Amino acid sequence: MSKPLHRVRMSDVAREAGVARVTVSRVISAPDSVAPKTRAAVEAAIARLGFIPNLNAGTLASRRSHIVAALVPTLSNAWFADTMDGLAGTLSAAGYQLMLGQTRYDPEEEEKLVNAFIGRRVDAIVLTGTSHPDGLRRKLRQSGIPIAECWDLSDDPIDFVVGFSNTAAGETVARHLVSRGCRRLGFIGADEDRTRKRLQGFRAAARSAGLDDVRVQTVHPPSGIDDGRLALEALVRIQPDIDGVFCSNDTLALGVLQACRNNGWSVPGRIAVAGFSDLPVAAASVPALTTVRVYSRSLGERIGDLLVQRLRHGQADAQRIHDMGFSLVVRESA
Amino acid sequence: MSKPLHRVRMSDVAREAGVARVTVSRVISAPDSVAPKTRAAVEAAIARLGFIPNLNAGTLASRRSHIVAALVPTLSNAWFADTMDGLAGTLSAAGYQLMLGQTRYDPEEEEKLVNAFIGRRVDAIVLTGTSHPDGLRRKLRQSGIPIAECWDLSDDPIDFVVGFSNTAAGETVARHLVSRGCRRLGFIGADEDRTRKRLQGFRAAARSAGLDDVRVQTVHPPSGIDDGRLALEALVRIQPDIDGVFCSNDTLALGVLQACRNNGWSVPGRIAVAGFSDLPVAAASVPALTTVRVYSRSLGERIGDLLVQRLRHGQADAQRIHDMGFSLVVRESA
DNA sequence: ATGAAAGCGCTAACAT
DNA sequence: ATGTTAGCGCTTTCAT
Repeated sequence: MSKPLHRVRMSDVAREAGVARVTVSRVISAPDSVAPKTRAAVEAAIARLGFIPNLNAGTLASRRSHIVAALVPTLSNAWFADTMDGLAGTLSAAGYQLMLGQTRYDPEEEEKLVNAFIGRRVDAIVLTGTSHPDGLRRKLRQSGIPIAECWDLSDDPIDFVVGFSNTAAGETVARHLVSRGCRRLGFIGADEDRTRKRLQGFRAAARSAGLDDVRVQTVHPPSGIDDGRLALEALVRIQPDIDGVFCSNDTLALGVLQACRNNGWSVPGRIAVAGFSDLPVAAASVPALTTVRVYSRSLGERIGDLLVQRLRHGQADAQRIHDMGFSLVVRESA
Repeated sequence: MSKPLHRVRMSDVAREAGVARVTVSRVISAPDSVAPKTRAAVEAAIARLGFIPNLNAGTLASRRSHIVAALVPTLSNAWFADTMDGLAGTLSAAGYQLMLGQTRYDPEEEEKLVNAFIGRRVDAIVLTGTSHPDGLRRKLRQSGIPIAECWDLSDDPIDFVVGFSNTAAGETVARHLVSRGCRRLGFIGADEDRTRKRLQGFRAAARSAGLDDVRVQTVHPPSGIDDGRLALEALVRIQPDIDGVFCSNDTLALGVLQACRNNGWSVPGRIAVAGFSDLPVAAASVPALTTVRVYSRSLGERIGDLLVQRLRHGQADAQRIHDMGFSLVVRESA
């Protein structure tokens, strides 16, 4: 206990226990391969000296870091945070650490982070979305490590994808609003890949139902309640008789509800409002929010399971596309 | 470009550029110390080969990992996620990576994670809260690396603390409720350190205002809207004439508002409700929620700044206690 | 079941 | 401004 913690090396433990360094190494990473008596002696020495193995040295020698890196646009959106929470839980249970990077919706930042992560020789990388610059896709493929993409689907994932169809979700919402009698639809969302796909589906379904084209109001990510409120006001200025709005996330939708309240508009009487992601508050808002439920936490857990399986058994699983689906949760607002 | 990315080593670049390995190393970590011509040649070689330096080897040799580890109870609470978001932003701008661990409010998990992080030789560790087992405190002090604690204050931080007084926040809320005419107070929160401190302050201020003791309803973390709703119902069963409730977080408070709505109780007429942390939804709820604003993101940013400063310049800053304060945001609900 | 030798890929310290 | 030498602390591989 005399040396500072991180100056105790494996050789110190070996000397203390009267064995060779490898034996200490084995006690730590494959205890069953060591005789019980030897093991006990080594474990005692480890405890006595307070030895904490230097995992960087281990990583260097073994080429396995036991780190999984994940890239999200931002943590301050509950939906990604939930996915990361699920992922971290699964990984940690399997002895892996999560390293996190925030891209702030910026592809350059994404590329920088990927380099940093490859530099650390992370064992796998988790990406948000399925649209990435070609160069990045190539680099990731070449890296040879498992790459998970999430929160969307793709015909041609870099490696494998766990998500749901944003386009189909948009269609579902449009059909629902139409079935509720809406004729003049609006859309509020950021100019960002997954949002664009939701809009694309929304717009397509609206068209095929014979409606006029959807009015779109773009906001800047990360989009919050205030953005939603302001966006609705802007939308109403352009198209005063709008009667249904799809918001690309629940937070925006809460802002829209607030704006409607301010205007004295009844929801869904005067205007129907739908959100996306089914945050817990969606059920508690007034009126309760109709929204698309996606399984944020399960997404993370599933990715974790798939990664751990692959990292442990090395098999390149056949299935590359994992569609976790979504569901429309119809409440009061639409 | 023929070898897989991570099998290009620094010596390959050195050979390609016709220099020694150190020179390549310098081009990467101290470009100004290399002649422009040499630098250009090396940079070209790096690009040509797609070299991505192995940071584990670097860490091993230099004993600096450029990783900061942070421990939070969970990411699926917006307040901690915001702190992490702020921290990650500041760190990343300074060339540091954030490694994240979730304790799920479990001290054993916390200890395990600290070991894992020390094993990686992270450059600093950020902890949530200021109550940690003695053994852990000692181990962290011994580690010699900067340790930040946050989301609370302490007279005797392990190293330094950036937060606010949970006790004072509780007092402030109690005094406010009393000034609004509440006489029979309730408290809803999890059995967890920071929450207990809020309760402690709340209870003390209620007593010194001459009120009966506070009715407490405990919930399990991570506490959500439903927990809040159920907790209010339980509280009302015990003390039907309760007229003011302080919830240890805004999410619980939203549940309480929901329960009041269900019961047909006017807020704040029949019962006043206050929350904690000032989530964006607090301003948008009906009625708008009176709550304690804490500067979650700033907390993270400040920690990042302090850490970077120390890691760069090595000075053990004099100030160990950084009180970022809080403020009572009075809206409609209380 | 245990050990000896040989790296893993980089940076520090000291030349020149 | 650039190079040489000697590790950093562990795991691998191959013996025994």
